[in-house]
Amino acid sequence: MKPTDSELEILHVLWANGPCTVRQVNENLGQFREIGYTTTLKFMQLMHEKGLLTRDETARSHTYTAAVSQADTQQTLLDRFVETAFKGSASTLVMQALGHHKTTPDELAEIRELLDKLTK
Amino acid sequence: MKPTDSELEILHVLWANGPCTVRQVNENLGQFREIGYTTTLKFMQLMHEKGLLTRDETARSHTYTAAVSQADTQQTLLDRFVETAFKGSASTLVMQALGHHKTTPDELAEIRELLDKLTK
DNA sequence: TTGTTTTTACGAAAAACTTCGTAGTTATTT
DNA sequence: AAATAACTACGAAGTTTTTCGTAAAAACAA
Repeated sequence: MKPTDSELEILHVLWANGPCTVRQVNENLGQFREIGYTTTLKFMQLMHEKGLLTRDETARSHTYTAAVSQADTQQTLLDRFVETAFKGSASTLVMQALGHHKTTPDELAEIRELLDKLTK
Repeated sequence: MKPTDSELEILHVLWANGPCTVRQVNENLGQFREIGYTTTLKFMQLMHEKGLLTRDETARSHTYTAAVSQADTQQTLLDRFVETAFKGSASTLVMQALGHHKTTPDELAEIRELLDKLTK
């Protein structure tokens, strides 16, 4: 249950747009980089085998749906990332993320709220 | 400048312990998992070629040193990770990290301080 | 109905990453 | 001095991930 970078790209399309055909996903990805139709197809077939996607085969063009939630997947990836890149120190990661990425005042407020909840 | 997982393991050893021989690194890694001496050697040679490590060859056992700083490397990895896993939303990542990882009150305080600085 | 397009399935090549064996050299031990 | 151990260099095999070409089937158009 640890999608590769390419699989993640596809999951993002499905999370954002809901169920899609291979063509729809491929056209979406095509906006950002070169990628052949059969390449996308193959990925989605593999992801289906792995259980990352479900598919509806009633129509000739199959429709695929993400079988894993965005939050769960991101959590899994994050856990792994904190381990490998930050040796388990989530707070160091948070500090670096806040320090070097543009975050809107709204987002900062939201984070502070969570912080309050955690502190009490 | 984007170390793989294995390369990162080695960098962590060098960041924590300073310059090391292959044997020292190998023994360190060996505490956590099976890994052959020549495997570690090969990695460190490759990393040296890539410019990730420097080495001192005056002694027979060469001594290797990290050529990239921990902060810079983590920043690079983090940028990449925010992109691929969180579609660029650093605040979502921060929220998830704070929500699911144990963070000590001290660390929370430190984060709050940074938050204050960013807000004003 | 015949040819063109769309789609799936399959296989396999290409690329990136991981792992280790072997050979040769230098040091150490007996 | 001879055997043993430690170390580097090299090559290559094993894995995982990415990429696509080709063939066959289904839908569509002329």
